[in-house]
Amino acid sequence: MENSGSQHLAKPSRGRPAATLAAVAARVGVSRTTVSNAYNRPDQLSGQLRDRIMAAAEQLGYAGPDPMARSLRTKQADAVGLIFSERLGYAFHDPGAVEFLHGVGEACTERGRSLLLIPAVPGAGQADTVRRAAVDGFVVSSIPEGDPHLAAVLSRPQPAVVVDSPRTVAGVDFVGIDDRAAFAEVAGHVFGLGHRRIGVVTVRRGEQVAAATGSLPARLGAGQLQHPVRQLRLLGLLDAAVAAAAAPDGVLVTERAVNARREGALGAAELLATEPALTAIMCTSDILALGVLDELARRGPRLTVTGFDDVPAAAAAGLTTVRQPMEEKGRLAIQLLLDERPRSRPDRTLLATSLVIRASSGPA
Amino acid sequence: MENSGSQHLAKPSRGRPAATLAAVAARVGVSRTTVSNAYNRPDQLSGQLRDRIMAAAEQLGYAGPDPMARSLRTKQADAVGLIFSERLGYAFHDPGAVEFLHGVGEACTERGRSLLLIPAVPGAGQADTVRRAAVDGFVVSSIPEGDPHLAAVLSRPQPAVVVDSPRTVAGVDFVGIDDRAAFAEVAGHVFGLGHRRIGVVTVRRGEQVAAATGSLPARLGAGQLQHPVRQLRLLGLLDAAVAAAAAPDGVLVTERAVNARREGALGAAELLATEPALTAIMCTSDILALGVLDELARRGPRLTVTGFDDVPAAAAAGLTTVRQPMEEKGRLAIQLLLDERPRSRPDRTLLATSLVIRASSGPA
DNA sequence: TTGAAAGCGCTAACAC
DNA sequence: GTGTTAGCGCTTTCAA
Repeated sequence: MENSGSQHLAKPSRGRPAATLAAVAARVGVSRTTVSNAYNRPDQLSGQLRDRIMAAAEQLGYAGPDPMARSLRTKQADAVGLIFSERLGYAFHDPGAVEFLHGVGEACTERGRSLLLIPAVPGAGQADTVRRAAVDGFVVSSIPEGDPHLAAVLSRPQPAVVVDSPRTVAGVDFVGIDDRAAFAEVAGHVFGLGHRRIGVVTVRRGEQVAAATGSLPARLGAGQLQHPVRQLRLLGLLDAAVAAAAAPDGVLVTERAVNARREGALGAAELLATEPALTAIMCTSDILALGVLDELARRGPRLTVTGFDDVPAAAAAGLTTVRQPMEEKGRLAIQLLLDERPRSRPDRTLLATSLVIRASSGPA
Repeated sequence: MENSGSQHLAKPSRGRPAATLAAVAARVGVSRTTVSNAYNRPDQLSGQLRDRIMAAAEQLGYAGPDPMARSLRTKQADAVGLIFSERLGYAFHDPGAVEFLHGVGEACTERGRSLLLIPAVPGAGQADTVRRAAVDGFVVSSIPEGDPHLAAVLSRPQPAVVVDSPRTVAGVDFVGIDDRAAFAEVAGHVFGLGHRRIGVVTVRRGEQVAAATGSLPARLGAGQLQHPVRQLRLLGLLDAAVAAAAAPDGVLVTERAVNARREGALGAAELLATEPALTAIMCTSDILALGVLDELARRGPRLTVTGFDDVPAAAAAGLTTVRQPMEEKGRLAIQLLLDERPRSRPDRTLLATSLVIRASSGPA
């Protein structure tokens, strides 16, 4: 392990021990301090001396102060850790997540920080990756309540910001949306159009349980603790049903294990198999909704379909949905994490959402 | 700077100096080695002692060995650096890049490494981020020839892998495709359909020059050194023209500064303004091609359009394109970087591409 | 401007 | 199974 990579002949510098700051100092005939200053406080030495030092560094193949040693000394890693509940690669396939990453990435770039993507694989439970991350702080995004990775983050002395989920973590900043109100808003729209036999496709990730289908009241109970976001949206739906004086039993909910287009199609099939008289299908993400549209296009009937997020593809598909500022969420998370300002208690920000009505929703 | 973040009351542990391994050892009454072993070689102590140590750690709020100190000692960062030519956020908006990241991410996850995204902002020239990155190796993807970030990577003792561009870096592994042959293949298809008045929309990023339009021979000269990929594709086009006994002067090339859908539309407009008799437009990316289709749909004429990459949206749009295994590229880059195996010289892999013919191309 | 001294927190040999 | 010793490479007072 120790000389991992030593068989790479790729790097010429492999083999010869990497030059150190001390070596450069010796070569130039100055102290280590001076060389350190040449890199970190160029104004502390004469330009001429600096040039000599840099020349020597170049000759010796010295690439500048070792980042690890430097970090150990300064207690600064110049990087931010971002923790996802899913495998690293998954994050890149979810358009909503991509938007969020975009915001995080830009905000980091602006502050000269790098972004460390930390794979938080559900099964393995290796909070090790968190323990070993050399970062100045963590952004924890959309992980289930009680996830061990969060515990690992909290045990570390660096600050953290939670996004979307879990909803409440003592003493930690939070950024999210009002999921309950937002979903109630689309649902109100759907009820307002006269729909009463409504299907819902939602996601319940990270659990090995099979997909489950049932009435809204029945499904509201399940997964309550682990998935506050899903729960809140279903509650919003319930709110809207109550407001519309509609029977919650008329709402059929199916849960999918993965947020994927294909799963949306399967969900639609499942719902229609259970209750062929549905006139509307609401989804907790645009991706699912697009899948529902796929399935409906295949079958023929033209039901009302709604999504959530307003990803770019939603506009193209004419999907009625809820827009949430994913990119802004990312920016804000980094801002909260890195920009210090005096304050006495953790920040809790709910960003505004808005209902976007398009062609996919219409009268019952 | 030093106590950056100390105003966060977010973390209870802030303020009280973070516990160290030594403190835990003192508490339990064992040596530091033993505590270190408890974390890194659990089989080296009795389970009972380990439990006592962990309990003490918990009490003291010790989150495990400090990653920076650990890395300094072990020379392992447990992370891989990924360098992009564009701003961090940009990477997430390019579907091809997303596929690539997906592959890189998965491969890292499998090996228990984190992924450090390193923003290589063109203008600022701050190779500093590279110098300060605590990683075990670098993947350098699609950056211009002569980019200072690459020089920074090469000066560091860690191994590196280059993807796509620059084409040749002495002593460093390379992963890419045969851009010339691949583009010659689509071009051959287009010429084969009888097209002779052909437009090309390509990208020349990172330069502050205005968009330029001109005949293929004229444009072939420009940006030659900095953008080998673009150059190779244009050469492939030339190859195909020669093979089809078509006059290269009939090919009109326009360059855009950004790889974006809107730029494709603008490119199409520019081409048609210059040469209204075009019957086909070839693009160096699907994104550009989709923009071209947008513009064409707006105007009415139905030209042959081709893309490059075969991103998911290409299939939906019926776009004829060249499929390249972006995800595989990412996986392979990590494999080359991390999986040691004996070999005497740098690896150079060109992955296979394939022409995907869809509805967007047809007879002239 | 420059240098000397001190130590960041940890792990790897090697002894016991 | 556990401890002792010796740094990893750097930055930072503080004094010259």
